[in-house]
Amino acid sequence: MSSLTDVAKRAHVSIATVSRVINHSDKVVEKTRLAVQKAMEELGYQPNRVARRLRQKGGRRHLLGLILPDIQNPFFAEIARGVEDVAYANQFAMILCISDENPTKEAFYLDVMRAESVDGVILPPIAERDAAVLKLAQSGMPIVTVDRTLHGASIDTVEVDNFQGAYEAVEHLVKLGHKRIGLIAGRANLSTSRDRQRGYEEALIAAKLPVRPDYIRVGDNKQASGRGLADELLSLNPRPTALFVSNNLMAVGALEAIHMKKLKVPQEVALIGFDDLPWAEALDPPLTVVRQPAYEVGRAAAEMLLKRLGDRSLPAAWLRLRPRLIIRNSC
Amino acid sequence: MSSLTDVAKRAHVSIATVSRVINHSDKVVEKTRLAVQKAMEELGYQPNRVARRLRQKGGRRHLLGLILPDIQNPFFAEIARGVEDVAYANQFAMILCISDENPTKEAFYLDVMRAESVDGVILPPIAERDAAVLKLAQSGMPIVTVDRTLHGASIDTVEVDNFQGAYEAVEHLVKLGHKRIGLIAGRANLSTSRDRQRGYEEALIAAKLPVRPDYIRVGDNKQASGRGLADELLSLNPRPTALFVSNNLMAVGALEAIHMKKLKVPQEVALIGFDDLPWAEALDPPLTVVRQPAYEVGRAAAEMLLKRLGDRSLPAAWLRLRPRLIIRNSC
DNA sequence: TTGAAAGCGCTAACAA
DNA sequence: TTGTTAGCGCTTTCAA
Repeated sequence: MSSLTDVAKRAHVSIATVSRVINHSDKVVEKTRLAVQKAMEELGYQPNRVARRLRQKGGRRHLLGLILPDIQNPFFAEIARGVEDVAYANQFAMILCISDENPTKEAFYLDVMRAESVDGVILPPIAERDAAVLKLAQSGMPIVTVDRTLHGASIDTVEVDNFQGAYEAVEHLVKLGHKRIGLIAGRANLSTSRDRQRGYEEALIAAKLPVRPDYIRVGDNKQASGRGLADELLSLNPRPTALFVSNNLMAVGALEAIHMKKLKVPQEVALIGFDDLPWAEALDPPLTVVRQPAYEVGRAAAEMLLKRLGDRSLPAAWLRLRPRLIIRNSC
Repeated sequence: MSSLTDVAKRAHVSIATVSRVINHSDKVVEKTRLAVQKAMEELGYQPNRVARRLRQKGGRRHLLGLILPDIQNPFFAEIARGVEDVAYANQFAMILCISDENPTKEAFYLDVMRAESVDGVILPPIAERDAAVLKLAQSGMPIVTVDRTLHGASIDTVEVDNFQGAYEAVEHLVKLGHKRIGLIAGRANLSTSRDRQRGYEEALIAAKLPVRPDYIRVGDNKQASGRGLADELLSLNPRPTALFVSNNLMAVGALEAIHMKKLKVPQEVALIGFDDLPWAEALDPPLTVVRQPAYEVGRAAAEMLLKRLGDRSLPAAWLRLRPRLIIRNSC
């Protein structure tokens, strides 16, 4: 494990020169550069990223943080994929942490990001007013929020038009003739949950259908809660003839509940989920969903962060991507 | 953003003393310790992990690397979850990288691990003889391989009994009366693929059934290849009455191919996949699988790594977990 | 029990 | 164009 000094000795130059070669400074004459590169190769030299980060400031440490609430949710996994592709293409390494929708864990990992002096962090905040994220942002750390938006600061954001997506889904259900449409809403305090619920309600109102509070249940975005709440909704009398479920995992849970009750989809209950799944096609029946461009969200966020690293004075950017209704057989 | 020096000044002690307090040295008298802690709190001091890592050696840097081939595969996501839980419980941060089954990418991330001086790395090697991993291990970096095993060195390993799992699956198919059983095998050069294929073949031989090469196709562990190869197998004449698929994503692909051909499961084609899926129950039909204890694999690997950091002289450990056949409705 | 000081591997300001 | 040197924030001897 050789260091700058070793390379410098072997090439008979100073460590500063070696450093210049590494950093592609143009102030090194061809001949010396070649000699240094030869020495580096012979020693199998790799710069120590830790030492580098300790010294370097702002945007050149080639390390980026990503904090995700749930890596087992395919939606977030796809975002990670998008971020990673851009990071790799730019020789950035990525620290990925899992906050588990837990404020304590999120705060811990935010501290890690700071303490690791990453160049910037990408995350869906776990609440609309997330004090820990706000604090880190105010300390000057470049942050890009994805999927969910943050109140109380102007921060780079990539989001999806959740209102529009939900509106179109429910509108589709209405066109199919459904009059009693239930909602399994997402976790409270999330911009996405709120926007999707608003889309649901506005679509009902536009169709002159009543918004019935007993047809609305609030879940926690996990599969089990989708199962439990769908079961509750379908036990109502009269029961909804269609369900709009605010997230992918809960939609799968709802499907399970429907099967348990031996109801036919879509004849007895129609179902639309938010977020696509790679195996939506193989479900029973193939699930109609509002597809979010998750990979693009990740990509765009990483690109936005890289751009900010290049120029801190840029005004906060805000990108809103369009979701798309994919009609399969569940409605 | 305060440093040791700031704390030292405020507490009227030397930086060495502050360092001792941080590291829970017992050589600090109660009174000074309290004063230092008060100063740290007032300044909101957080030690800089980068500076710390630069100075500290061996196993105390509280950073661990995880390199996964595909984060969108629920099996690997579950492993990540297991690793993360142990890491968090021990105040370790985790760098998660995605190698995409690509040797160049894997080599890049292995270099990052070294350059970031992580304490150790956990990964499923992307080939049985993975020179890049071997090299890093020989340089003294603690490594735990998970899922897939590595040839050419004695390294801590957590794996699953793939032979046994496959054997039981095919045995089950045989008991059901199937005589023509097809195999969609996993990517070549993987210990898992080989062991599962061996389990398949031995189970056939034990049942005095022929091992027909035309009933065996080798995939790449992705959904699309499962779809394509299932289609090929089911176009054979006579076609297999059952399919054993060597990984979860390919099993979903196979299911799609079966649906496309409008074949009834399990009446016309029975299906067993390797690796469970959180939504296996909601598939059409609910999928029979060999379930691997992925979370436990991750947990055990992280614990093994932590143990090794505590004592480098330990002999290489080898843990083999048992998979379990979960019978649902696809056979 | 505490402090002074060296140094981890690197970058960057300044000098030559 | 190259070299000298200070110092990033911390841990760790060694001395007091």
